Amino acid sequence: MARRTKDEAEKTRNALLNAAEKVFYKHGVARTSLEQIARAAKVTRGAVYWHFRDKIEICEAMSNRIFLPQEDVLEHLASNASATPLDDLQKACCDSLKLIVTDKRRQRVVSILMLRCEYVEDMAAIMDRRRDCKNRMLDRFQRLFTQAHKRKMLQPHWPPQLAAVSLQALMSGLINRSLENPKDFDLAKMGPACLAAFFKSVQA
Amino acid sequence: MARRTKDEAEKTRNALLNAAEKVFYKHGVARTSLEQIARAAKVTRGAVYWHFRDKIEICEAMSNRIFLPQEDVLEHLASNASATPLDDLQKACCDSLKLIVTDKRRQRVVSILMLRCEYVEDMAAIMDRRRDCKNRMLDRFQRLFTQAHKRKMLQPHWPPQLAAVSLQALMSGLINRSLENPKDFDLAKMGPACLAAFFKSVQA
DNA sequence: TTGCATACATACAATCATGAATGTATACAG
DNA sequence: CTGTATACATTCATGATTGTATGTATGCAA
Repeated sequence: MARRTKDEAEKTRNALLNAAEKVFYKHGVARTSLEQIARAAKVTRGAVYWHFRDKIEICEAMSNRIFLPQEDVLEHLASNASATPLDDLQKACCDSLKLIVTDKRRQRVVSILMLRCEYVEDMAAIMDRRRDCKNRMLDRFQRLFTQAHKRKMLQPHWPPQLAAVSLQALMSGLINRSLENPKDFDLAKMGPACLAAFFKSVQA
Repeated sequence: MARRTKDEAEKTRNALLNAAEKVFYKHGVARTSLEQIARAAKVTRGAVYWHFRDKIEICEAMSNRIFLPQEDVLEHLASNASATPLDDLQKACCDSLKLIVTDKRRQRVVSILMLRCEYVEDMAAIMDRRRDCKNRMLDRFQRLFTQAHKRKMLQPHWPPQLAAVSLQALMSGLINRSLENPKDFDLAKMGPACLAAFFKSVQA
């Protein structure tokens, strides 16, 4: 029990976050004690309190390790003003869904944030971050649909705002359903299929 | 104090459930103690334990007071095999959204179930019920879309299953967003608008 | 080599929350 | 009119969790 090098400290920090993911996933955020996290990481609560102020900070760090990449996908998508905004958007959405299917860590964390977390009081901060993330996503969507609209690529009964809101709701609903029904809902198949049908309906 | 009449007992039971709604909404399910619920209902924990075995039973009773009506809407919809299945479906979905907007109790409870509840361990039973409910809803949707499909009322790129899954995801996503962003998302307007556009896209 | 900051482990006090046990007054059946 | 089940209130024992305080060994800088 002695001071470790900075690298090792970073390793224990990561071990703690990995442990938190597992325990949060199994028992939910509210019901896991810091002791459980510490044990799962093979350290004591001392280490936990050294690296994090409290459970919320762990939760934030855990979600920060994950959510930004997803946001990055959308940034990347919005950066290049392409001639085929709808195709780009569809592809980006599909990729985003695929990431959740293939990346087990992301899947666990998203599942924690959607089904194993209570957004109340101090935890509301985490929700704020999710909300911001979603809003920025929605903005990107809307901008792209507006581009498409200007180029007469959108069906007239799909104003850009409606399309953006619907797409986001569709995505979030699909993810939600796949996390609620991991056994009998195949997001890898249904997700892209639904998106394809949606985009086919949307474009002129 | 003393034994109350059966009517009064029923009243305290309802008072407990009302109190549970409020406290769950404010503090989340996991972090509210039975004492808090009792205090909010102006009784003691004795009354709580008399009417319910534990917190989960309270939660179940609370959700049972609410969710079945919504399901009823859909049952009602499916009962009459109409000549306009898509219009019926759209109307039923709109009505369902409107109920969440107008009925504050339903809104609170749904908000608790979606954002203030951790579906883990013993609470998984509540999730099972939600899942069943959603699956039955999906079945109804799919049956109606199949009817529409047989009558050539569906666009060819919308197979009934895809349409059903998408509609359910859309609904759930819209509700979710309105509960996450109660301030700057107007479900009463956006919900019907999105549904209208969706149904216009789906039908031939 | 000393000394300090680091990276934890350990110990402690205080605070709930739970479930069960027990008390109690009264509505109602007979 | 009496006894019993009811509808709670009160009390108690126990355990769990938290934050903090303190201990401690060591990496590293000077």
